[in-house]
Amino acid sequence: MTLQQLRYFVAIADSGLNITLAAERVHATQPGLSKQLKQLEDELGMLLFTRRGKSLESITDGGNQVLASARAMLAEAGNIRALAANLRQEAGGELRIATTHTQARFLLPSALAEVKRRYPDVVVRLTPAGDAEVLPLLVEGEADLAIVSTVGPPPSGGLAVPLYRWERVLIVPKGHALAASGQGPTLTQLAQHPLISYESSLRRGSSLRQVFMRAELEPRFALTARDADLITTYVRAGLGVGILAEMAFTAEDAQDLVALDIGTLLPSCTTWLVMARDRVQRDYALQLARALAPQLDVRDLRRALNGEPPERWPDPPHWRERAKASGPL
Amino acid sequence: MTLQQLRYFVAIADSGLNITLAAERVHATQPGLSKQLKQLEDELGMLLFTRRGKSLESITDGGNQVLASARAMLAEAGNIRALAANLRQEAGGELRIATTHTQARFLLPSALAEVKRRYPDVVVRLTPAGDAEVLPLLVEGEADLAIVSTVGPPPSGGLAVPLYRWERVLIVPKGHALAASGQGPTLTQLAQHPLISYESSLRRGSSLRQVFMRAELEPRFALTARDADLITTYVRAGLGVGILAEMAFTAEDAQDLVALDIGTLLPSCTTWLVMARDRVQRDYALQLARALAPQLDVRDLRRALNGEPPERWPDPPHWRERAKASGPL
DNA sequence: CGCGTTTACGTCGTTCGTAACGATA
DNA sequence: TATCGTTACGAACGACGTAAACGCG
Repeated sequence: MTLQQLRYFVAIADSGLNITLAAERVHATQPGLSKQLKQLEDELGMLLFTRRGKSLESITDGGNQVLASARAMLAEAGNIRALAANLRQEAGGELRIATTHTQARFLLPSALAEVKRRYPDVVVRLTPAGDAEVLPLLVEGEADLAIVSTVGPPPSGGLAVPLYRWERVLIVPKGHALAASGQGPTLTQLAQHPLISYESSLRRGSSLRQVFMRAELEPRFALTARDADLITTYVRAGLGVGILAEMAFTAEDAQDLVALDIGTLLPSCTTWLVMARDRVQRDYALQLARALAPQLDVRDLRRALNGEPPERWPDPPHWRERAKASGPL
Repeated sequence: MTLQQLRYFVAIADSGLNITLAAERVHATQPGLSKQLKQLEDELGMLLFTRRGKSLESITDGGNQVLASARAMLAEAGNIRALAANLRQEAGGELRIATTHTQARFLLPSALAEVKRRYPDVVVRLTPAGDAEVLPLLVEGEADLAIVSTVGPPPSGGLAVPLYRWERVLIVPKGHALAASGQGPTLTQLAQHPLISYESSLRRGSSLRQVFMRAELEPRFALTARDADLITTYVRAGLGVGILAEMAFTAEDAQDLVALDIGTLLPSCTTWLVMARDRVQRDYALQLARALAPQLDVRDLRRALNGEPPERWPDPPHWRERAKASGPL
C-alpha cells in the first residue's frame, strides 16, 4: 500500500469510476492507474470496485471504507506538506476558495488583492457555486476555504469565522409604484409583484420563502439567477422587482434603479469564512482571513486556523460599517 | 513522501532518536533509514531533527507536528489493513492487550482461551503494565486493547466498555487478630497494621490513600507489589495485612489465609475494556469483548468496536455474579 | 577503540510510459 | 467503430543491503 496507490484510488472514485479520466487528473497514464489499482486490491486481498466485464461498475462496501481512510491519509499528507511549505516560507502555492458569486464579486476583490500583494506567487482559484454546493466542496477537499452566508447560526461542516452581517434590499426601477412612498413596502405589497432573486431563494427552507410562508403569502418568482448583474438587468427590463444583497447594489445601478430598505421584513444574513477542521492552512490563508475580518484579533484568527477557535466570536460588523472597523494588530 | 519514510521517521522518534535501534525494530538496515530520513527532510525542505555532529539531538518543533500527522496516517493505514483482513476473514493476526497483572491473571485466561479456540492462529501479546501505564500504551498505539480498573467514572483516552465490578478484600493469616471477630475491621483498626498492597496504592490520588486521608489517618505501607502472589506471600511471612482484589484470592490462599470483607470501607472498582477511538479492530477483538462482557448485547459491542458506543452502558455485574450472567445472542 | 552515522556502490525490484490487444456498447 | 480497460514490454528510477569511511566520546 503506497500513498500513490491510494491517490490513484480516490482519483478513480472521484472521476465516476472512469480510470482514463482519473489518469488525466493525476497526470499519469491510464495503464499505470489500472495496474496500481490491481496491485492495491491484490495486497489488500479484496475488491475495491465491482466490475462488469472490464468496466468498473460500483464501489464495494469495503471499498467505501477504504476510501474514507485513504482520504484521511491523503489529507494528512497534505497537512504535512502545507506545514513544511509554511515553515519554509514558500512563496508559491494554491488557494482554492469556494464561494457564491455575490461574495466573489463584492467581498473578495479587495481582500484577494491584499493577499496577492503579499504573496504574488500564489495562484488563487475561485470556485463559484450555488449556495448549497459551497460547503460540500470544502468537505470533499476540493477547496481550502469556503465563504458562505446564513441566516442565524454558523454553518456546520467546518470551523466558521463570522465576517460581517448584511441585509437584503428591494430593487425597483426609478418611478416604480413601490418607490413612490419613499420607504419600503409591506410584505403584502411585495407579494403582489413578481420577484427576481437568487436561485437559492427557491429552496424550500430559504429564509425568503419562510418569511412569506409565515405571513401566509405565496411569493411569485418571475426569474431567479445566480448573480446580481442578471437580477438588476431583468429588473430594468421590467420583469419584476429584485431582492438583492445590499453589497450588490452599485453606484451604476443607482442611476436608474432604486434600492429600498426592507430590513424589517427579512432577517439579516451573516457571512462566514469556513475552513475544514484539522486541515493545516498555508500562511496566506491567514492573510486572507485577516483581510476579510479586520475586526478580529489576529491571534484569535491564527488560533482558529490551527483548529482552536475561541469560545465565542465577537458579533461581526454590518457591511456598511465594515470599512471603518479595524482590529488590533 | 512515502509511507515507508514516515514509518521510519516515527520508528526513529520512538527509539529515542537512535537510528540503529529503529532500524532493528522495523527490520531494515541503518543506512536505509538514514537515507530515507534525509530524503524526507529534503522533500519537505525542513529539518525533522536537530543534529549534534552526526547524532540526532532532538526533534524540531516542525518535526513534532509532522510526527503527529505521520502517526495519524500510519494508524489509518493500519485501519485499512485491519479492515481488509477482516473482510478476507484472515485467520492469523496479532492481538496486543495492555493490562494490569491482576486482570491478566484472573480475568483474561478464560476469555483468551475462548478467543484462541475460535482463532487459533492469532498471536496474543499480553503487555502487563502498572495501572498508570496501561492507557498510554493504548494511546501510543502499542496496544490494541487495554483493560483497566477505576473507581468511579470510565477512563478517558479511549472508548470504554464496562466489564464488571469488584471489591477489595483484606487478607490476613488465619488466627490473626483482625480475623478474630469474624468480620471486617474499622478503618482505624486497619491503620494500625502495616499494609501490603498494589504499587498503584502509593500514588497520591489512589482511592486507598484517599479513604485514609478523609478519615485523617495515615496508612503505613510495609510493602507494595504488582501482583497478588507477592502480596499473599508477604502476608504469610507476617510482614503485614494485605489488601487485594477479590478475584485474586484463590482457593489455595484460603488454606492458610482469611479474606475479610471490607466492602464498606473502600469504594468498589469497575474494570473497563478500552479501545482507541477510530481504530478498526480485528474480528477477534470483538470475540474477546464478547467473552469479557457476556452480559452485553453483541450488537452494542459490535457498534462500539466501530466507534459508536451506546449512550449508556448497563451497569456491569459484580465479579461474584459474573459467571452466571449471559447476554442475548 | 567502540558506537553510531554518513558515504559509496552495486543490485534488485518496481514504477511508469509506450504500444498493442481485447471487450463492450 | 469508438471508448475504455488489460496485457506486454522496456527503460529508468529508486529502494535497499553490503562495505568502508568518518566523528565523537
